Amino acid sequence: MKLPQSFYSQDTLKVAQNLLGKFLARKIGGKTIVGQITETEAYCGPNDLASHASRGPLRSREARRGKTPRTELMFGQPGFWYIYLIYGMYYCLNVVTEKNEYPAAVLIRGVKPIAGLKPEVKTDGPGKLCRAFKIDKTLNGSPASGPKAEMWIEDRGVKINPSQIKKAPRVGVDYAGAYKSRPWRFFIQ
DNA sequence: TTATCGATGGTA
DNA sequence: ACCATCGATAAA
Repeated sequence: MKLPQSFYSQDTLKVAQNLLGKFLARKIGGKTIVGQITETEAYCGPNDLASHASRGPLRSREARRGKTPRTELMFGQPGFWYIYLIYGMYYCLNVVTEKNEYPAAVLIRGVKPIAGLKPEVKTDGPGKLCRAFKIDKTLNGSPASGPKAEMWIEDRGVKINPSQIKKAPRVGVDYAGAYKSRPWRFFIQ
């Protein structure tokens, strides 16, 4: 079943772990691409210095909160896709979590190819996964649940034992001070 | 095997 | 100037 919006309105660390083993599905051009989620990262609220929603002193009060044109989706309703361009050439896929006005999201870093992909296509990194699923900013802000979602996440009944979930610091956030070593990256196998 | 580095463009 | 990345290349 397609995960409902209520799934995403929980604590971000919980959502990030509960997404492991679920299935990312994208309908495009009459076919559906599917991958099983193997790796996620949690970005938790306005105080998380690794998050786009936390930025240094900026001019406007809104910007000081981290709310900018790019990041405002993170401050919105849970269960919507937040997609941004990184390093000028790759996209990263996140799903917004928790409450409206509370900036938090889960970055989907890797999936295992299940359907609609050639076997040689790599999906084991946030940029590679977006390339394989043809994800770009046209999906930014679109819903991850509901009947009109073009991309969503399904529960197919796979249970992940909590002891199988590995934790590690998040990738590429050395600038994040005390938050750089938080074990908010989750993966299986 | 690990380490380093360039590509590339939006963001602030 | 800085990056929530990747792939090529070099060193070991």
